Amino acid sequence: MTPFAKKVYRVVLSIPLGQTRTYKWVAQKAGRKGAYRAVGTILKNNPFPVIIPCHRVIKSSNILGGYVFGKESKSEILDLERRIKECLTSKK
DNA sequence: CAAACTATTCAGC
DNA sequence: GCTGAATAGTTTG
Repeated sequence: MTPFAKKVYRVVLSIPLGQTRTYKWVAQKAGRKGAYRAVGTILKNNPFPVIIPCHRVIKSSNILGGYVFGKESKSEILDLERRIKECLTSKK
């Protein structure tokens, strides 16, 4: 586990539901502005992919990157999280 | 420590 | 829009 990885995880975990963030964004938040590739490398080598919502991390603001379950699944997951967010925001 | 790899991004055509 | 090059960190030897 590297210090930079920790930062990356923290940032990724800080991403709200239904929201997507880019590798560049995460890298910048982690302290390494231009380390977008390092972020991807870490996420793919991350020890606990389950606790890391890597599906919220994408290439660009509209283009999904790679994912263990498949990039196509990301879109579905994001849509699902979107509903969860509505459920949480909904006073009910 | 150095080399190779990568789930990326930018520039050029 | 696609191809090629560059950057930055992780992992392996």
